[in-house]
Amino acid sequence: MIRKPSHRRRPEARPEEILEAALAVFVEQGFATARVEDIARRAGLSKGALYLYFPSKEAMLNALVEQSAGALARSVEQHVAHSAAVDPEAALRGLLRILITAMSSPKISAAPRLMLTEAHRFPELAAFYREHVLDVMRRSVSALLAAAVEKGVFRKVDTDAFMRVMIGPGIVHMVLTTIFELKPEKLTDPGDLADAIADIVLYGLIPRQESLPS
Amino acid sequence: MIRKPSHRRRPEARPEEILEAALAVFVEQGFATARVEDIARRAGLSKGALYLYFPSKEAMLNALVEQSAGALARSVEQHVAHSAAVDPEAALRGLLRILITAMSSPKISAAPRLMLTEAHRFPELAAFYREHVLDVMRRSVSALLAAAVEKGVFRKVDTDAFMRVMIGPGIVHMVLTTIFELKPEKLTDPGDLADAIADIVLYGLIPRQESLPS
Amino acid sequence: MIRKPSHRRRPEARPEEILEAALAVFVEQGFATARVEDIARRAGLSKGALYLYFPSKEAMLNALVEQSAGALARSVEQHVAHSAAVDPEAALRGLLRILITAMSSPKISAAPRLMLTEAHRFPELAAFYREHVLDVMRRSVSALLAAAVEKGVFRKVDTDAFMRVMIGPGIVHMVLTTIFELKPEKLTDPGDLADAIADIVLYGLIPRQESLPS
Amino acid sequence: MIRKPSHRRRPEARPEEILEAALAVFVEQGFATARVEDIARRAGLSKGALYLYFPSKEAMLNALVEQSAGALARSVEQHVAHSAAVDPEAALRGLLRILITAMSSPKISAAPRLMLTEAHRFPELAAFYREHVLDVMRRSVSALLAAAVEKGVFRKVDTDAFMRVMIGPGIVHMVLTTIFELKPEKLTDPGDLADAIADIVLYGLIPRQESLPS
DNA sequence: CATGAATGAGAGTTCATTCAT
DNA sequence: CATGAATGAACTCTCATTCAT
Repeated sequence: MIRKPSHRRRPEARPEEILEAALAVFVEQGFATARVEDIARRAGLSKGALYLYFPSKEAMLNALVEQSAGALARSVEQHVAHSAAVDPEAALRGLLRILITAMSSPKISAAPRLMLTEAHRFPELAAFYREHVLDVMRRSVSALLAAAVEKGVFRKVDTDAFMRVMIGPGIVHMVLTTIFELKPEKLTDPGDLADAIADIVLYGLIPRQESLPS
Repeated sequence: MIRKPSHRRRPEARPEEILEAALAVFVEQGFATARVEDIARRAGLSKGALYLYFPSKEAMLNALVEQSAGALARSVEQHVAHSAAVDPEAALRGLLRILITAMSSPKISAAPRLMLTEAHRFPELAAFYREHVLDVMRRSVSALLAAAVEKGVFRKVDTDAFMRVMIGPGIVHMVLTTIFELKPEKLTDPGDLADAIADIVLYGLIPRQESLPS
Repeated sequence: MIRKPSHRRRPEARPEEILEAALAVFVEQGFATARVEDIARRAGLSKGALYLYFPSKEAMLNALVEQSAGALARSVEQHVAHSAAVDPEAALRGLLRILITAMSSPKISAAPRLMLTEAHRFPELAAFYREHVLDVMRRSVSALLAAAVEKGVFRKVDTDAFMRVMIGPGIVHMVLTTIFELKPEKLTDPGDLADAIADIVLYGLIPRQESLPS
Repeated sequence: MIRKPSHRRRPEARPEEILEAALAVFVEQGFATARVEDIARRAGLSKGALYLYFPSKEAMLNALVEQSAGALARSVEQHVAHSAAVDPEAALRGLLRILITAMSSPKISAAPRLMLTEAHRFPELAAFYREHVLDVMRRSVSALLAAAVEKGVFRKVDTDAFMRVMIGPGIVHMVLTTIFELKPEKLTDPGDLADAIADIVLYGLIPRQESLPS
């Protein structure tokens, strides 16, 4: 019946701050294990204050994903749209650079990582992510391939296989470096690593009988 | 939803039954969300009985990973050991088939999936997995590459990039199909998909000028 | 469900408005369940503003009861004082009319209803109510009976039994109609119902061997 | 992660014990204010153990009312069924004795008291109570009146008024004694009080001209 | 005077773990 | 070995109350 609170000022952009804190805590501990109080503390607020902005812990997760989803996908989409028709090879290199670089940044990869671990338990959220991120990605990658094939610059390969080859290295890179802390030996620069991957994908492992002119 | 298996098969193999049940429940619900009672029910035992075999929920997770980890890695290791020196190209194709096929099977991919979602919260377990699975895998993949390069069959590419290209498609395939239910359009057979991926990796996207296999 | 009365009538009569709102909310939800915010909204004020007028939620309850208590009791008191000596039978009829009518009005019966549900948890408030309402009522009813007996108009019956017979029907009427929504079948007019009750109380159920003159 | 419980035996009739405790606590504190832990302590159990028997606090309230409701109503029903046709006057006296006596017993009146305070917030529970208690009561009282009128022993009075006169004194008696601790002055024995009330109701306040029982 | 963001003490509920049987 | 009733710590969410503005 007796309370002795001590109050604080009130910045404007509280929701963003909270989501930022929530993302960090969710990624670190997993949604189920994360305590609302941890998020609050990290956001510099009291537990109860969070509920002025979000009706539940799950709502934070939803808002979080809805907010951060798409940023990466959109950048991929734009990149492909701008470069695929011009120079497919450069487009592919650029795409791999974008992906590997993003996956190398703990901050940017946080949301995808979260989806990786939580999607299964939140089917609606997974559906949202699939629609706004994966499908966008898939379309862009397909478009890149189609454009390149059209121009005769790439061989006509299977789209699903192609997507797995394009997306896979980034995911694995993230898993290895972020979760298992298995860093690359030489190519610690994401750009270099992306280039090395692009080199494999573009030219294959089998040596070419280079232009034997004479 | 309710199981009452009053039949008790193999009373000696209890631990395995329990771990099997635990794996299923953990993968389905995540470690934090999974209830010990669910595992017990699924194993046809009472809650308390589990504690006769494992001292804690976390111990089940450990036992689980320690048990299932390595099976896939060992099979990869053997495959590479047997075939890399003989025919690197076939070895690579086989490796991709093994991985994609494994990732296509919910049962086999269960343990890796579990690590994907839980590794971050259990550093010791992650270390174990890294040592017994990832490192084994990495060594095998490196060995394959080295052998092939040695023979002049593959170009000399960066090992880390190569590993990401080899492992990545399988992981992505698992994520897309299991978590997001995004199935491939045409190549629904894991073997075919693996071949299509191998084709890209081996020969690259850039068409070769010479008469070469598709 | 949402009120935004930016019009501020009678800024001086705030306390009354608040108490009115509080009474409504308390009666509807019960004291414990009622939220201060609901009262504020209903009073067209912010939550914090209430605390400019009342130091606590409980203080509102106290003020409320102290304010509304006695109105009914005083009217009963006056009625009896004016009519008991003149015409006890009419006085009793009038008393029942007052009570049944009051209990039929949700607004007037609100305070008594509130006491009915909350008295037990607020002993001091209950004491206040007993003193200012119940005792007044009891004295009036006793006085009516005494006057009537004195005049030889009523039989000399037990005071406590008499009070229970006089007050009881009103309470039951309120409980049945307000809480359980069990309305009377025929006598839906409070006055008529009061008369029917008075008829029973005055003349009893056993038929009289009517005026056997000659 | 660490627990050090200390366990107990397990009597058979736990649910009943819990409901008994819950009734006591609910009546004392009101449903909203009552703490589950208080119920648990009173039942000699831990908080969590209650949830082995009831899925929620509200479920306890429901079970409680469904269990205790009807006992009194059924006894009233039986009494009337057995005696109304034989001797309506005695039946009415008996009915009042049953009601006043029940209302005088804190244990028996607990459930009705609870409904009095909580019915408004739990409409479904109120409906259940109305159907299983109030309607039964109403039918019995009506039947008594009808039988007596039929035999020419009672005057034909309004049913609703009659019910309010019959039930009212008991309720008021309970409210006055239990909640406000206003005890009767002389007739402290419930039976005597009931008789005095019956006397008023049967013979009325207006003296009879003939030689009649006091 | 008034606002409403903020606090923080709980309350209901869950569940890993234990132990009497 | 097995059971499942019981424990109690921990968690999410609520809300009376306060105070900077």
